[in-house]
Amino acid sequence: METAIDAVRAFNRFFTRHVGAMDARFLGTDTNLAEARLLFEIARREPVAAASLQTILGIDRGYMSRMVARFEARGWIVRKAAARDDRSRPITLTKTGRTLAEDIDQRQRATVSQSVGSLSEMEQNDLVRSLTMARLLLDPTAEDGFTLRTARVGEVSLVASRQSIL
Amino acid sequence: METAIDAVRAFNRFFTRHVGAMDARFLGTDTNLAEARLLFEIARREPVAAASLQTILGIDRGYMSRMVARFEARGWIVRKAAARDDRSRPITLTKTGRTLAEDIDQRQRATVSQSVGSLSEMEQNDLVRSLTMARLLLDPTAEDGFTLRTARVGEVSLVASRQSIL
DNA sequence: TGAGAGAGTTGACTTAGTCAACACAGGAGG
DNA sequence: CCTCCTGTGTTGACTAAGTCAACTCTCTCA
Repeated sequence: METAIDAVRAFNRFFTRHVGAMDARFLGTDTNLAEARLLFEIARREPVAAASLQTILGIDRGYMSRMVARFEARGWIVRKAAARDDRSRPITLTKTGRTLAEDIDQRQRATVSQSVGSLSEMEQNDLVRSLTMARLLLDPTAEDGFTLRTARVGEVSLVASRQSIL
Repeated sequence: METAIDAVRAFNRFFTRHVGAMDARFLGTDTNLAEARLLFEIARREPVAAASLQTILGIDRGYMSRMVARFEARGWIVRKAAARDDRSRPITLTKTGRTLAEDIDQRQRATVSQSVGSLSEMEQNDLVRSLTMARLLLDPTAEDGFTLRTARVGEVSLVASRQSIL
């Protein structure tokens, strides 16, 4: 148990630096990590209400409102009331926004692929397994096609429960 | 390769939320996550120069100077010039500071143990293995008693290279 | 129909973080 | 002994990030 706590904490420290480095990569571009993440979530869920983005990203209402306004001003998104309900105006990407989102997506892939590219295929497999397993163990709400199944003594194996993306 | 990239990115997203949640736990206390981390690094390295804390934590000089001044004002640390060199005044904890550091450390342990405690011992072992392996694979500079050794086809095993903390 | 809930907006504010100019001590070379 | 250079820390001035509460609007439902 103590060991587990230490391992988690060592990892926390490492990963905080890791994320900081990722964020720094956005310096000089016209988005930062938070905005990229928001754009990403919009892209994968559009049309989507600001409120659900708030809960997904854990962002304050006021702050979200301003970010969304900024995105709108830059022409990345539009907001259209759903028929018959004017309380919320779900967000959708414009052509420009979609292009940008794809572009950022590409650049993120490239960045990650740099840190992963130096690993052998075998190591990459282990990395995927490790990260996915850790995530599922730590996040009780995770639900993305995998389950953990106890298969062998002393080991928990990772099993794709629907069609695998692994 | 694509799979690895996706897995890393999914993990990044998950972990960003995870860290955000950790940070929020400090609400209402008299420190935040950044300060706790700084205190932690001081505690494990004292006496330590501000400059090395800067590089360790990736924090700006000016900002570090202010944080340190704050710590000093709160009576958590003192700064004493090393004999014969007045360029830098290494930081050491006061009694109060040490007590606080230990207290925070305890609370962090408790928090982590909550998320880990619901796991079986087997799962905990897997978590430790997963996180440690992921960290070593992603961080080429990690050097904390483990090395990765390719042992079996399709798998990289984790080996303690000195006396194990595992 | 009117109370309430939920979505979003806005102003006022606090905290975090950045940047550049500066001061100051010590080391190295003339 | 001077002077230049380097590294360490400090400070002021700023920008960006994030928080909070008050308010508006629209719809729902008793």
